Amino acid sequence: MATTTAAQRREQARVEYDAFIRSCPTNQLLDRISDKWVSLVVCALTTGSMRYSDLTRKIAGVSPKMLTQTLRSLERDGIVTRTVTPSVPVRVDYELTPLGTSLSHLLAAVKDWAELHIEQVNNARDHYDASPS
Amino acid sequence: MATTTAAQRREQARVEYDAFIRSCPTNQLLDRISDKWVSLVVCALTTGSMRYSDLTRKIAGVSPKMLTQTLRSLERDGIVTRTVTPSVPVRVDYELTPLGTSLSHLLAAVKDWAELHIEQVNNARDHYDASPS
DNA sequence: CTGGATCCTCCTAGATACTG
DNA sequence: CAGTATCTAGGAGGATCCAG
Repeated sequence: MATTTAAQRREQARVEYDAFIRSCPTNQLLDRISDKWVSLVVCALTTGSMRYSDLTRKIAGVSPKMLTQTLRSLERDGIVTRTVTPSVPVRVDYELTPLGTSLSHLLAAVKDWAELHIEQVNNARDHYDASPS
Repeated sequence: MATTTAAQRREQARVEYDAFIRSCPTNQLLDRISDKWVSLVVCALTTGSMRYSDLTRKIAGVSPKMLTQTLRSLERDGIVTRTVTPSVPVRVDYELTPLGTSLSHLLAAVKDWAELHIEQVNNARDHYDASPS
């Protein structure tokens, strides 16, 4: 016994690291905003509250399932509020919370960086792709 | 003919929207930094250049494949430089470029926001989970 | 109108094993 | 030491149907 293989040791490290990463707020946040639809939803809501169907139209191409799923997780995290008006037919409005607004500011910062540096990245990419082998 | 189904129209919208999203710098950047390993690699390199094996150890749990893949894409984007020293055995160092350093600052901003607001998110989450259905 | 539930497919992370 | 090649399993996301 006591012969821990490399694979076993690596597995162990992986498990520990997984735990570390999950407990890391930064990675939690990164996971959240990196979601394909989250940034679009938050962006769409910065201009004010919107109905479900409005979002469907504004974020063309999203499936009902993903939109609902995204909104639910954002609601759970306190980023958006969900308001149901029991009329006929039902009307549901979504709106950013203060926390959500704060997040939108962070996203704006990300956006600024992106627009400021995207050219450099594209240049680097072209150069890399053009370089011999 | 001319009977475009809802699915077809949606598919069309999806394709157009995909093109739009891909051309959006913000989403390109978001895709990049949201990669599970990118933030960790960039973070690891902020303290200075590191060898491939150093990174393997520092970012315990990453497979050679993913590390290489991550480093290649970062190199392509001009975020890191790859320096090969043809000694025996070979030695390869990775280092952040100025652009990479700039990116690390953005990541730091994300980190700050995360640490500042993670508690609110967790509270909201607990509250949401505890609320009756 | 606003979703929930189900099925199904594709993509990719990761394990494993091999090479210069 | 620093990767590359190959394979596979799991999960994310879409289509579809159904319900309050």
